[in-house]
Amino acid sequence: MAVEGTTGRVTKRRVRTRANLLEAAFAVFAAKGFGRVSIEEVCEAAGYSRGAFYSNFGSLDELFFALYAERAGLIADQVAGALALDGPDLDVPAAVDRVTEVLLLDLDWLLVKTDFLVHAARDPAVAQTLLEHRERLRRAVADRLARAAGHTELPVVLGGAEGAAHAVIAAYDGVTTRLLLDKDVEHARAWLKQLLTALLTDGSDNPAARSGG
Amino acid sequence: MAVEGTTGRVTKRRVRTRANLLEAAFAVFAAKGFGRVSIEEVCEAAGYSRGAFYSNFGSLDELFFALYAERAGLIADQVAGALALDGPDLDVPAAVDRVTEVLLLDLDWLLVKTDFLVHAARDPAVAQTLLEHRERLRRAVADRLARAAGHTELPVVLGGAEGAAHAVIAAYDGVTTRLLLDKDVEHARAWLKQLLTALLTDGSDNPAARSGG
DNA sequence: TGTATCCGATACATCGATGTATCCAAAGGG
DNA sequence: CCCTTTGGATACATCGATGTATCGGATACA
Repeated sequence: MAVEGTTGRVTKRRVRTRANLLEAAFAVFAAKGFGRVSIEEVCEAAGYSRGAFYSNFGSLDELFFALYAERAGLIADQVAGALALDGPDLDVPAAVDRVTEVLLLDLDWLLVKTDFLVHAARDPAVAQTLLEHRERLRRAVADRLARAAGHTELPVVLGGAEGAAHAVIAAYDGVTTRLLLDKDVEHARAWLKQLLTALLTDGSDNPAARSGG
Repeated sequence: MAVEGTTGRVTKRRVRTRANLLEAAFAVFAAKGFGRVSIEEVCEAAGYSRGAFYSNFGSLDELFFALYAERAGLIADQVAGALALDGPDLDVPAAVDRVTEVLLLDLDWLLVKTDFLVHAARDPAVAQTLLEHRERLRRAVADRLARAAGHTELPVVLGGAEGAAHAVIAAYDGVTTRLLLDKDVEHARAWLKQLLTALLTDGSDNPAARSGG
């Protein structure tokens, strides 16, 4: 049982096992989808028996949740880093480029993340967690856009930096959906940059337009 | 066996059964998610035995595919209708409103559609079908936008009516993702309209901006 | 209305996944 | 270096889902 009673000991072996299981699970989930993966498969991929699994997790859902939390945290840090990277120069287009690279880096992650979305869509508690994670991301973007106010003005329709940040997330989600189908990461990045440019500029200082397909 | 050999007879009963199975499956899929539904459950919900199922479908995947094709076709028709509705007056904002109502009508459909996306993301053949359906939708939007050229000018960044139509789809997908988590259809509609307005206008003739959360 | 055909129900055999109980090995503390 | 505690392996019992083979009632058509 993966109970959290009184923390008897930390045990180096345990954390290794847990990490291995999570890593293997990521690969298996990405390849086959959460709904089509058995506990057995995860264990086999990780090189453990089911005993190890039940010693670390109570269910496949629990593992999935832990996996999501871990990876989502990493991404959030990377995005925050990419946004904080330029101190006082406040170059929005450059920030857009960097964030785009981070967000559309790993197709496997997008697959797992979408599985998790589907999962969350039917479990309010999970949905809450996912919404909170998204809100952290959005906060970072909104703050960054607010810092840039004056240098680049945002379209009024969106309602300031807060609304614009929502739009950035929506664009990300929209491009992700498409990317899951055509698997063309480079194109998706270009397209996301283009979309964000269209959303975040007032239509005055446009860079060159591309084909957009 | 659900074989399509030589069409022996049509049999009224058969089509009813098939339709009932599809309808029940829709409800069950929406409620529990494709990955967590058994053939048995679908049959029970429809009031049939598993014999009826295997007589009409070869697998749950096959049924799921048929279900998606059917419903997606309906939606596509509705969207095309909403776009064609105004003949020569070419009022883009009004068209945006109508299409938004249609696209964000039924939360259950969005749930099933997202399940299907996840499914397609791991099966190139299915992905192809989904991409084709999306392309039909996009075509309708692009044509409509092209018709409106001159009345409302599009931002150059997006690359004409074609690019703008891509953006419309992306916005729809982005808003859908959020909607799956917060389940607030009314808010999603307002937000999608706002997004589309921001995308499709050049920032000149903005209507009033809203809070955007 | 008779009859050939079709459709769906039932029963059965099988398989895979789950969870648990028990046992052996490996850490870590003294 | 022993010995207690912890972690993971093995074996087992069970359950649910799948697919198929077969049977009886319904349906279409003459």
